[in-house]
Amino acid sequence: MTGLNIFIVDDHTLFREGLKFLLSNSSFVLSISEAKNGKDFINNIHSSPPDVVLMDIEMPVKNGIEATKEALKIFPSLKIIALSMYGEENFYRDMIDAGAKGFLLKNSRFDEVEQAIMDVYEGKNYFSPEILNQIIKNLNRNNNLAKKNAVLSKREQEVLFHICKGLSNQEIADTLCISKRTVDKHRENILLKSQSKNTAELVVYAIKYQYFEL
Amino acid sequence: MTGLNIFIVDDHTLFREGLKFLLSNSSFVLSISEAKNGKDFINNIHSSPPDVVLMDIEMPVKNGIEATKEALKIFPSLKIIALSMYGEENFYRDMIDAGAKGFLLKNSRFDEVEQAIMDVYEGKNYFSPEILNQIIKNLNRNNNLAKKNAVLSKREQEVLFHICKGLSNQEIADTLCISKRTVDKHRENILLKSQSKNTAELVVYAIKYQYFEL
DNA sequence: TAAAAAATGCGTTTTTATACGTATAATCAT
DNA sequence: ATGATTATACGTATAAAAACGCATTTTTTA
Repeated sequence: MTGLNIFIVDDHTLFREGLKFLLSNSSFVLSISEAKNGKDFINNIHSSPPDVVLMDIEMPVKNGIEATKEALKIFPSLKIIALSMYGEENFYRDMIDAGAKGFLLKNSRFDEVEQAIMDVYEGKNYFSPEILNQIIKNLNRNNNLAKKNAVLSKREQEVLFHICKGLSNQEIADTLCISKRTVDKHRENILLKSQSKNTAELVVYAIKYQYFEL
Repeated sequence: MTGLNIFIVDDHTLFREGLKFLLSNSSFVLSISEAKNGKDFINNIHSSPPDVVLMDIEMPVKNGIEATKEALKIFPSLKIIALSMYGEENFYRDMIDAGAKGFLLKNSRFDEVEQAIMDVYEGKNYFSPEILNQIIKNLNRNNNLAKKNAVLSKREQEVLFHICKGLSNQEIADTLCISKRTVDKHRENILLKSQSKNTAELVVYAIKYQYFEL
């Protein structure tokens, strides 16, 4: 845990300078490289990959999300921490998808940055409390919707479930031991109630309101 | 932040006793109530709701998830922290959906429990690191799948998106200014690639692999 | 630059879904 | 106990999707 090579990617020179100064006083930092956007960054890591990258999200030329994806194509085990402005919390999803191992807000305290670097270097994740709250909040959201739209009868829910499983009306009829025409009718009624105009919209509805889980 | 009324819901007497003893020495705890299952708990909160509840998940008669839902119907602002055994991490989703504000593992250190109680009492969330890792991992998982299945071309993704929006092939053709037959073909190819046998399965696939968001 | 992949288009046939209608038995709630 | 909802079932017709096959142009990539 000593002598880490850190890479800062951010389009604001002053921010880079400040962070560089702070990091240069950290015991575990050996060297600090910089780039002013994603493209610059990609062009500069081919020779030797850094241990941990601090990556801004919004940048000209190539943003943090794209840069993260590309960098990980070259070095799949690269440790990248997203560094975002207040208000960019909702990019956490994109950054996680892109492969970032951590997510910090720019108004974090410096010891958080140090903690994040150490955690991520050790293979752990680090997400600042604000981001975690955001994540928890988003996990919650779906559930609230579900209750408001619980207008389908048990049988309709059952039919809807089988529709989502990819069964045709005939197959559903066989499964439930009822006539295909009955299933036809159920399906028609479900379409009505869910205000969907076809199977596609219906399945989206079913998943959104948790009649079916992925 | 002094004089909190804590409620412990757990079917293991010894566990309750131990936790009760530890909490009784905490400066911010005023009183501690207990229940051995969810039903007992519900019956005992009507008179006066506790400030913070520590709720086991697996219990006889009525489990923690059901108990949490019911309790929050009565007292919507009740602060409930899930307390789970190692291996029950994946209930976090159900507990969050039920309305829990925090999630602790039973092998946490006691200061974590204290921290969780304080955070949750103040309206924040508290999730133990193990749970957070689990959450992050699950957020990530979809994406890993997505990459392995990223076999759809740009145009196919576009068509798939419009299918999920509920458009018919003719409507999609009009939207994209191409022939309906072309859309037919795209749809056919997408079905093949996604190994779906009809629209329903296709839409499930699209959402699962994030070609379409709810 | 040559080969591969993707996007475009059309024809035909079968299956499935959608949209109307009607009607009866069972179950549920006031 | 009665009225409302739900589950059941059938008829008919049109629209859409799915399953084949084939072919040309454009774009991407090796």
